[in-house]
Amino acid sequence: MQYWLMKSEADCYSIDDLESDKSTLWTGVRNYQARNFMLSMAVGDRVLFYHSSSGKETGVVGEAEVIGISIPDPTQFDTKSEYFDPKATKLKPRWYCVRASFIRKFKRPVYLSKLRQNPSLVDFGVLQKGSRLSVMPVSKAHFSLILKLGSTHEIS
DNA sequence: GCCAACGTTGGC
DNA sequence: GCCAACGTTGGC
Repeated sequence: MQYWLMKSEADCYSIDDLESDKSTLWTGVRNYQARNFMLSMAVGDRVLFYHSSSGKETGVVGEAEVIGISIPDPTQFDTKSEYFDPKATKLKPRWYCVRASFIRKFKRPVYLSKLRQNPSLVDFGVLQKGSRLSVMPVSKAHFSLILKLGSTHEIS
């Protein structure tokens, strides 16, 4: 089993949206490296759900699970979508998406500031300078630690 | 809204 | 294949 982190802007698609939807196609990834990571996902892989660019809520907010491997991202063919890609064709799709299902929303989000405070997370991908990847692998140790941080009631 | 740190595009 | 210009991400 592999572990991942996937980012979404809370205004765009939040952990609450995923909870009410139960599962979602993770569309809109338009970065080759992120796409390649999605292509290597398998059913059962675990995902940290990260809210980016959302002010005080920036951080890991919950956990999801991959329940469907990559398929061509339908939004690349949709001329009305903001993710439409004129260079993509049905025969040669450029972008792919997995299906992820809701597992849990953290009692308390693990904010960026909190992540940075933890010495064990110095090499955590999200904390690397200039990291803009919206999909990235996470080590099992980091994944477990963040789940633990997310299930405490401690005030940070 | 600013801006650093990227990634992508396209002319050559 | 180089690289300048441009676009995007995302923390602040």
